Amino acid sequence: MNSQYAVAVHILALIDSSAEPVSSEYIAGSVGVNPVVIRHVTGLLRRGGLLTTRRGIAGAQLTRPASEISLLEVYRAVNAPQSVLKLHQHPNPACPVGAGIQGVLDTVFGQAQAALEARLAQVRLSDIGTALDERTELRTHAS
Amino acid sequence: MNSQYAVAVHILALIDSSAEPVSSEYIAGSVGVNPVVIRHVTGLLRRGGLLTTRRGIAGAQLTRPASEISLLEVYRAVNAPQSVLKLHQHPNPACPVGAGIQGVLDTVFGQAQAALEARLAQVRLSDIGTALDERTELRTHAS
DNA sequence: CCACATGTAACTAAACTATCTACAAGGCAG
DNA sequence: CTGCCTTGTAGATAGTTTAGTTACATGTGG
Repeated sequence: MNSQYAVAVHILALIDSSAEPVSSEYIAGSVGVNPVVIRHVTGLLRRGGLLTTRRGIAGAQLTRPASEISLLEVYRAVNAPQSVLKLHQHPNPACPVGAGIQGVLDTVFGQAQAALEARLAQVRLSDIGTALDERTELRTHAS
Repeated sequence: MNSQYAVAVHILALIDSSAEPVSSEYIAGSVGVNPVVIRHVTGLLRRGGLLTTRRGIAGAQLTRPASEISLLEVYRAVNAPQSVLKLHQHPNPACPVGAGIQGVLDTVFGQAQAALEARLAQVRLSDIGTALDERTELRTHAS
């Protein structure tokens, strides 16, 4: 269950929506995981150039406005360049199908992966913020 | 590493390309996994209406020509309706972001999943067979 | 009856995630 | 400078998932 991506978007949305600096401890409370997991994912996002942090100082900061960060960038920062569709490991090279299936599937899976990533590229972090605001509105009026 | 989908496509390609009936044992040899795994995946494909098998008789058969089977159908038969992108489990409902993030991510992940599936829908099992033939050609001429 | 094939269940082993503890490195207020 | 807070990481551990394996019921055909 690779939920690191969901956690990463949650973290970024939280930083974006909060005026106050947010510590990894606070973020952990909102995400519902251990602070160490937060710090690990923030590390990936930092290496991906999406946020900056400083040792000893609470509060990560986005390197760009939320409207200039796409969910694809977040995806790439968190997930190594691995595909969501996995190949099997030991096809038999002595069989015509086994010998070629890896290459064929690699092509097809690559196309599917590209389609997924293209869709993620169309969503910006600011869109997440907008959607969250709308949901908060609805909930407030409903109750 | 959920490679069941790759295994499923391999199985179907093998059945499609073989004139002789293929046993689960033989398929296992080509795929490189245990025969029980083959029989398990074959069971999923059977429930998905893609092939028929009979107890005691070797050789599964496609229910339709390979040109009428899309890789999306294979995907749906093997993977429960679950998304490749996973949500995190315990966001804090007391936090505005935590309360709404699941719904927002569910929408976005659903769109990405739909894009991926739409791409898979464009590929037919017969395309896999064609691609395999081309690769076999190349390899034969090369060596 | 018997050899062989599929259909499943159950147990085991391996791999992956997340948790937790621990500690180094750095900032800040006193 | 000292104490307390923060982030950055490195292990060790537990829970979950996936594949491997054994075992056996079910069914076919000679």
